[in-house]
Amino acid sequence: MIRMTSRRSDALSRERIVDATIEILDAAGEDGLTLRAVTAHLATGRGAIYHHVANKDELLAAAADGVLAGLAGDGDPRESIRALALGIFDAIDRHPWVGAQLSRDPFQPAVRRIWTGIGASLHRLGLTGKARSDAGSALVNYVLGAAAQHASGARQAPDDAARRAYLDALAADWAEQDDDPLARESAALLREHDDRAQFLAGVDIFLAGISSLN
Amino acid sequence: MIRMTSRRSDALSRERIVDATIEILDAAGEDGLTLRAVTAHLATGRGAIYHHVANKDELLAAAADGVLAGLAGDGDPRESIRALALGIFDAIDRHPWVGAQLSRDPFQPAVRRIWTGIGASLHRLGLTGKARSDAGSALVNYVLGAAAQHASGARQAPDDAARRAYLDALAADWAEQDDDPLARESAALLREHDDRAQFLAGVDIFLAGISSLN
DNA sequence: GACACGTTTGGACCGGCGGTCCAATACTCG
DNA sequence: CGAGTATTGGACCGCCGGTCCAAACGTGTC
Repeated sequence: MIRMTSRRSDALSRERIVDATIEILDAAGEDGLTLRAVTAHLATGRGAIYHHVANKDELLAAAADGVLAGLAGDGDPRESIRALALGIFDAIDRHPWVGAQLSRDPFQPAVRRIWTGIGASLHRLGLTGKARSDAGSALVNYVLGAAAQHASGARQAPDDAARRAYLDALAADWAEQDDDPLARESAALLREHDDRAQFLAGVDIFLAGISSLN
Repeated sequence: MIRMTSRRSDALSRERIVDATIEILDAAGEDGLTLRAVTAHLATGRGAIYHHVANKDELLAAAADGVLAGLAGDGDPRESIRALALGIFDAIDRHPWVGAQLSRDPFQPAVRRIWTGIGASLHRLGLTGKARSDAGSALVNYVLGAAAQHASGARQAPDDAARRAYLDALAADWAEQDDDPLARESAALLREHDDRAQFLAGVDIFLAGISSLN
């Protein structure tokens, strides 16, 4: 007879371990996640968790999938793509470590979740064949790229000082191309932009490109 | 008097260290890069390199910037954007570790190089103000996202077996949406696609989106 | 009710990592 | 040629992920 139930009342479980992992990542960031911290948080020994999780990579992938679990979108396909993309962006804003994790492995559950959601919306848009896989690839890669950049930006420059210095330098690079005041203006805009709005503008550029190629 | 020359004939230099780093990364991948490996490759002790490089992160950033150093594009702006994007893609194909590195920190020199190049082309396309920074952000994020996914895909599934299994599963997800044979076809296409061509198709979707919004 | 047996636990242990430190070295300049 | 300094390289530190196994624990049996 196969026994599925635990043999202890205070049993560890994969779910409890993943929840603890998410808490630690949120509190201490990716560098703060150590298996020692996880086991300490669970008040157990380090050998115990290897009965439930293969290694640290699997733990990270499971945590990322947990954070993105609730995402979905119905109704108008364009709106549903926007909603999905914003859902990912906001989740990463709350849990910046997810941004880096999504770039780490294209074959992990969380990334597959994104592909599936975007693929379904594109299908409802009427795309098939190469057009659908090209459009899906473009959108998924844009979303994942923007997510990773936004997340690591937030991690690297939580204070605005370094961020402003960098954007000033970039603005100078751009302005150097010529002396057009308009060029300087667009460079200066980089300093003031709202990441979330800019992210959505990017989604709209891709949606417009998909429509015009169709 | 300020002494700029080295005091030894066989002097270590930042350039020699970065070159050794690139060689090790190409040969052994990101996990194979240890400061111990670098110093062994240079036949020196581990303390020596800290006079030339602050830490491992700086070494990685310098290595990535070295690989992307030669990129540029003149002439027709659209062609120059395609050439720049393909140049990045091909560089990452040769040096997969660059893909992950670019996602790690938006403020590193290599990423700024990409921003500058794309910004210049968009300027020649006649974009200014918000349109230019939105378009730049979208394109940079797409390129970096695709680069990271392509690179880690190559790293995770160098044999085709796991890759095909994953794409089959994704195809099943997509096909599940309905029983349309066309839907199945587009899912099946995922299995056979050429990453490089699909990457370029994404750039073209973006360029079409820019034109139609303009 | 007790006992035997498979499952789960947790802490000791391992090799290897990034980074620091400082005596010894190898050079340049006066 | 000697003084003084920039550079070197190996010992050392604390910490990491992962392995291992004796002890603790529940369950099912008799």
